[in-house]
Amino acid sequence: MSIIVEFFFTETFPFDILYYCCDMPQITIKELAARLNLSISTVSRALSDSHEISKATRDKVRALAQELNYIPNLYASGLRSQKSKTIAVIIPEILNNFFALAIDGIEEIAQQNGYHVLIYLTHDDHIKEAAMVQHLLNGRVDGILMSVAAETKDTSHIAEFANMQIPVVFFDRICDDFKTIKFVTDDEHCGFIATKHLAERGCKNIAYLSLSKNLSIDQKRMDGYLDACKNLQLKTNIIACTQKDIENEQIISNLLKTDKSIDGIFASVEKLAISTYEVCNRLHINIPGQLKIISFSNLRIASLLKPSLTTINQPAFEIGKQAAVALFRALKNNTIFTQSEEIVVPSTLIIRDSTAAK
Amino acid sequence: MSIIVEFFFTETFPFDILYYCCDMPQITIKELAARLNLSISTVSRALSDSHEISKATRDKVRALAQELNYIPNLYASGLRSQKSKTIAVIIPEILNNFFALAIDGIEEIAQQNGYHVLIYLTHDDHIKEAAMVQHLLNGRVDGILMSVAAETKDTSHIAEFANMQIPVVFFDRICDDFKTIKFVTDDEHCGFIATKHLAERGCKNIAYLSLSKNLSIDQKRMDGYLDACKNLQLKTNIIACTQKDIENEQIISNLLKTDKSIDGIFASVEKLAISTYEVCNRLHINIPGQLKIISFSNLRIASLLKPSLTTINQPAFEIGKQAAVALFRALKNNTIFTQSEEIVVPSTLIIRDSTAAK
DNA sequence: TTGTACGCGTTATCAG
DNA sequence: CTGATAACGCGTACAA
Repeated sequence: MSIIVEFFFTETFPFDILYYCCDMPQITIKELAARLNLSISTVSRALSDSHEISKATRDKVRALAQELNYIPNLYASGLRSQKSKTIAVIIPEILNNFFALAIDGIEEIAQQNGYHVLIYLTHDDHIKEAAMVQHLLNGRVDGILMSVAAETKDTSHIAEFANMQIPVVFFDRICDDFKTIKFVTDDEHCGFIATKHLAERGCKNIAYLSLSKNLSIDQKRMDGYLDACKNLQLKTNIIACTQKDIENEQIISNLLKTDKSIDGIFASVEKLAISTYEVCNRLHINIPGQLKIISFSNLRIASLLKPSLTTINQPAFEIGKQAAVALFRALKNNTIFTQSEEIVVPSTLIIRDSTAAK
Repeated sequence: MSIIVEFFFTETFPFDILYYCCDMPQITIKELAARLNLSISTVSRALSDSHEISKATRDKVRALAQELNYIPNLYASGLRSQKSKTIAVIIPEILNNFFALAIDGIEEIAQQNGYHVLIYLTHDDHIKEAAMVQHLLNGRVDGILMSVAAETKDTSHIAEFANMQIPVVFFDRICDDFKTIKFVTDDEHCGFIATKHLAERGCKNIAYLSLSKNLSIDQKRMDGYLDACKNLQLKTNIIACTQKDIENEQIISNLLKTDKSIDGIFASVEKLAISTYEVCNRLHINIPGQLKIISFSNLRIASLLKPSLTTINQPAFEIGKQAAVALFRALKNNTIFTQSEEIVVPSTLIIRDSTAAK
């Protein structure tokens, strides 16, 4: 179906290709210098706003650059200055409102700073993550924003960034071993609040759906859950889920079929709440009548679900934005972070029908 | 709150910073050559699998490269070979399941090909889009995947890519003027089907919620709608919406309050369906009793809404993937696309409760 | 099969 | 204030 014209291997060149072939020469600093009868270095300095250039030549150069649509070659300047005007964002997945929102925030700040954004999706695979990190160790990027993969336990690959003087900022799924600035929400506190909320609405047997024991956020949310259960003298029930929706539905289905006394579900991440909804639909379990559900989530349409879902709403856009701001501050000062520091941006409990009292 | 250690401005250097300062030298081809008593070019050739190198030295070089964790400097090779191993994805927004899915597909293919992915979000702003495109005209990327902004009417900025010999693939929101390969779904046909479905479920007065007249997909979906209305002898009612949710809710609210005879809504994009749900909740309009709704959408949880939403489900992941595959084929062959070609990946109608017959 | 030498477009260090 | 010149790391025509 698709038509690809192969320049080098076809015999006949269509007419319009000939047009494209005589493409305009890239406008370089050299070209500008030639046209203005100036030296290359003068032009370079004029464009980089050097103080040691007369206003007259400066304006002349900039005018021509503008006119000819000069764009500096990032590879040349990157090679020379060891700066790439590019940052990398490494995240587990993009089909997740939290990360989509975070990227939105990050991209906005990057644009303001004239930076480019590279995206890498680990799909929670430690091997992939390590490989991606490897490829960024060579001056490819000036800085990194990262949310570690659920699988990642050994974080030695990340430590290399410090050696390479590349600043790293973690957000959401952080890595305790690596000393840097980290942006998170108040996971433990919210874990506590969520559990307490379920209890207040009458739940006696609350199950916590966990995504991965390696995950910083999961651990903290779980700690909050455990703490609340202890306080309220409720029994605890931690269910280990996986990365696969189908498996999770099986796990949740088994759980609810086996233990009929479970009257509350605390989903550590959005997709587990959704799987729970699916299972309840299938098993004809009434929410919130028989089972109440609460979840960490950034679902825009939580209020439109049947029933509307009570959520702990994370400030994802804000976290992305702030993490990016911190990174650019470091880049501007030519520094890396050498101290662990957690910035906590609080989440909000939004009570809806999935936890309504009977 | 945040602690940034500034290398150049602080008086005291913590001990661990000193450690970081004496950072290891970047491992370059030169370094490998020195250690192996070989010339730089030999090493270069060995690493690029040249035929004119003995297996012995080839293996020796690769072994050391592996051991020292050599990673080629992309800026140097990019400068030299005018190839960047990087593609750009330009899309209107990321808070949209269609684009998130598409990126997922694109990233997968890019990874398989050893390419990096730059993300640019236009937020449907023509000025921003043109600026981004400008910055990509200088060999920054080897190829481009693009979904044009709703605002974009004048597409001259895009034409420059052809001059620069950079292959471009459009997906979803395409640009008719520019000759290249384009991946879309069967928008017009689905527009027809969706309208017909509403009519079959008893709707007599169907309003079409349009996002932008400039948008290729919107035009086609609308054409399908108009065609179906004509066929079925229904009156037409096209409502121009905007990029802002709040404004859209106002528009829809006014519409439903003013014209009580409207019994069907065809939302051209997901977010307009969601706004309609919000408005119906507020105005206590029963779906599907008083109003039936259908929408183009990639919402994973359409089935969990109250009521579940009838959708035209686009193969977003597949479109992203195929578009990327086509781009890499062009890159591999060192070609650009010079013919317009539309590849249609069909969507699926999924009937749910929001269009149930009374 | 291997080595030498040059250049990609910039920036930075010298002189003038 | 401006100009020549050397690097940055790599690829490749040419020579050996």
